[in-house]
Parts: sequence; C-alpha cells; structure tokens
Amino acid sequence: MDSDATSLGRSALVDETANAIRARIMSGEIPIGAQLRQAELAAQLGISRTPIREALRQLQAGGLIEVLPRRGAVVRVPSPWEVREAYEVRAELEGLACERAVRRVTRTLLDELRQTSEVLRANERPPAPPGPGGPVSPTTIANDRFHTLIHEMAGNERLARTIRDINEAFPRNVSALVLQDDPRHRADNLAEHERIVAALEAEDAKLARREMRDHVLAAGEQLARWYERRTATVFRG
Amino acid sequence: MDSDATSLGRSALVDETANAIRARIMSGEIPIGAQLRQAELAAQLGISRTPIREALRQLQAGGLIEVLPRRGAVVRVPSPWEVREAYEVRAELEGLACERAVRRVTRTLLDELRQTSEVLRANERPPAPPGPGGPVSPTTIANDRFHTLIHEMAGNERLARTIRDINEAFPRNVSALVLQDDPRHRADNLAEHERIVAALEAEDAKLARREMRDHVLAAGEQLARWYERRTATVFRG
DNA sequence: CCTCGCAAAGTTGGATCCATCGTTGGACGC
DNA sequence: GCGTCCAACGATGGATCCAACTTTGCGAGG
Repeated sequence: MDSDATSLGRSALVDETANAIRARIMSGEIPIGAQLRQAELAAQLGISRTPIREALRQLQAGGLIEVLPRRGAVVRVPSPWEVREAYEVRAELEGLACERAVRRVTRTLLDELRQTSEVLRANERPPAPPGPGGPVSPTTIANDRFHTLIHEMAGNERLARTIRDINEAFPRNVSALVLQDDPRHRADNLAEHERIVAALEAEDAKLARREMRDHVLAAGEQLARWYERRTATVFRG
Repeated sequence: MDSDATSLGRSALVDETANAIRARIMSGEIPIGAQLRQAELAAQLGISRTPIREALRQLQAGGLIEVLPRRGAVVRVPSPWEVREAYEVRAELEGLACERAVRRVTRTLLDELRQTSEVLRANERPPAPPGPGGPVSPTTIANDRFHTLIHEMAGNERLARTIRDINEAFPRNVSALVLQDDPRHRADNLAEHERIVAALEAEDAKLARREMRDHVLAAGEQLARWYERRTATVFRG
C-alpha cells in the first residue's frame, strides 16, 4: 500500500527502520533466536543506535522480538503450542472475514482470487526452493494476496489489522516454507483455496466461513509441525 | 498480577513508563486528542526524554496514540466507525472465548463470575459518578473481572492477548463511562452477564457464544454512541 | 582436570547535546 | 483593518556520552 517515505513528506525513520528489521526477520535472513545487536544494526543501516532502539520497542510491542533488560533483544522462538493457539484465533478471524466478504463479492474480485490460484497451479513444481533469506517466492506472494484480498473484501480494517498483527508475530509466513516443502500440502492448499472461492461465488456465507476456518487451521497445524521439526533439529545440533 | 519492578530484578523502566502513560490515557486523565509532550512527561516521571520516546513507540504500535513526524504524539481520537469495527471483532473473539470456556467451567469459577454480578447489583445506584481521571470505580473493576475470568477460562493466551490489545486501543474502557451514565444500560449489562453465566452453567457452548457476542456488540454500540456524543460536544466548544 | 573467582571487554540504557523543523506573535505593507 | 512575511521560541529527533551491568576469558587454587 503506502510506501516508506515518498508519500507526503511524512518521513519516519523509526518506522522505516522497524519495517526493515521486521522484513529481515520475517524472511528468515535474521533467524529465530538470533540476538539483535543495536550497534550492528545501526552500522548496517547507516544510522545511530537511537532510532534502532525505538524500532526495537515497536517490534517488542508486536511480540515478534523479546527485549530482556540489559541483555539485549532476541527474535522470539515460538513454541508449537503458541502457534496452535494463534492459528485458532486467526482461523476464527479469517473465517469471519470470509463470511463478511460474501456480502461484497464482485465478479472482478472473484477473478482476482482465481488469478492467485493460477499462480499456485503454475508453480506446482517450483524451480528452486529458495533458502532462508532469499527473495519471496511467487507462491508465497500469491498466497498472501489471496488472503489479503479477502480481508479487504470483508470491509473491516480492524479485522484486517488484527489478522496481520497475529501473522507478524511469527517469523516466516506460513506459506513460505511449509507449502514449498511438500507437494501434497501445495495441492491441498490449492484445493482449499478453490473451495473457498466456490463458496464465495455461491454466496454461501456459512460455508465460506467454515472452509476458510478449516483452511487456516490446517495451515496452522502444518506451521506448528514445522516449528516442532525445527526445534528438534536445533537441539540435535 | 505482576507489579512494576519488585518481581525479580527484571526491571524495565521503559515498560513501566509505557504502562504509566497508558494508564493515564485509559483513565481519561490524559484526554483524547491531547498532545503528549516528551519534556512534560519526562519531568512528571522524573526521568529523561529517552525512555519516554521508547515508551511512546510502544503505545504507537498498539494504536493508542499517533506519532506525527516532527509534530509530536497525540492520543488518537477514535471515530464511532472505528469503534464499531473493533467491537465486531471483539464480539467474535469474546464469543469464541466463551464457547471455549464451557469446556473448562468449574463450580469455583462460576462462583467467581457470580461475585462480579453481586458487585454490579450492589452498585446499581452508584454513590458518586466519578469524573474523568478519577479512580476506577468498583463497577468497572467487576466488569473487567467478569470478562477477564472468561478469557482465562478459555485457555488460549493468544486469544486473551488479542482481545486485550483491541481494548487497549481505545481510551476509557467500555464499562467505565457508558455503564455509569444510564441506569438502564447498567440493568441490561447485568442481565446479559447473568444470561452468560447461565449458559456457561448449562454447558451450552453455542448459546454461551451467542450471548457473549450479543453482549459485546451491545456494549460496543453504547461506546460508539458515547464517542458520537463526545465529538459532537467537542465541536460545539 | 575441574571449579571458582576476578578482571577486562563489550553491550545496554539513561542523560545530554545540537541541528532541524514547526509554531507563534508581532511588525510591515497593502 | 486585514493579510503576509519574518524572526524568535519551542519541540522533536538523531547523535553522542557515560555509567552500570552482563558476559567472557584467563589464572589461581583445590
């Protein structure tokens, strides 16, 4: 939506800094559990530590990082349990968004949703699974776009913001890794998306809600499993 | 719950500062739309501007205040529309919490819920409606406790946190002013609480959810109306 | 060889400094 | 008398400074 500083003179270095750090955490460039050294970040961004510290406070408020007094900030390591809790909430909210979206659905929006499915179908066999820190894959972008479109269709900014806040509390957006790993998950994901679009087209609010709810819960379970495997790997070395 | 700094050496001046400022905004001591001067807050709290600035960034992330570049921070003035949007989301989440609470309901917890109703019933005719900035009334405390108890019973921390985040985005918690104004609203509120408790006792999850949902929506509508009247008053002088 | 302790290095966090920008009040000109 | 311009004031925001704390590495002692 709005870019960083080119909009209307309303520059905000701190917000830009927070977004930059958040992006590097979400993409996996800064891994889970990593220490965030103020001096290092300041040097990399070519600024002093002051705006860094304010940016870290913003990220702390969102729950993405944890600031321990006198011991610095670290990227939070979510437990599988936390992930499941968060996705139960997210499933409910996305279900609500989907139910509300039925009232505002249009031919154009349905087409846009179907375009994201096209991308997912085309990239059924991704050329090269990008490692952590790499650029965001078209699959991930299409997935995000699908959900974001429905949030917009719901016509409730607070709802969209709440869902976004929950998502941004966990590094590596769901689709990013989970979907790339297993072709079966990609197929399931695509089928679920198509069922949601069908329910929206049929203007069946209750069905759309249920389909979206189940879809998010399934994605959350995959993400939780991924975190389980990850922590197991980490502890082994 | 946890006090400010006496817990375990894990002092955090910035967090304390943020809590202090948030409390003063929520209580109405610092009114909606007011400018937050860094130097003034620093002097009042006996600290320098640095931790103030970091605390303001935290509050900004929560959406309670707005930080305009080079023009300082102001307490956000929510539009009635925003309030309605937020309460639609909150109603859904509190409904979910209530539905989940049915599975964990115990005799002790039901008693605790009923105790809050006792307080509400006893203070049906409050001795003196406290003005803005005054201490929190027992009615407000009982109301908050009722909802907080159910959030705990739901057994999902993310859910509780999400609801709390939404509430803390609006100065003056619902019950605070709205309930005190009109005795009819207080009666409605009490009756709704009792219906919720009854549904919980009957272990009727669907009913409990619906009752809570309607209860929150009604409260939100009252709060939105209050904001409408407030802005109208402000514009007249 | 392991453990405890101490000293040095590195990091955080509050205070302070200063350039820049926004605001306000008054004087000048129309 | 009214609008405009300019200067002085005030506030914000980034940079810097320094004290306090945490961590680490080395050495002495058991």
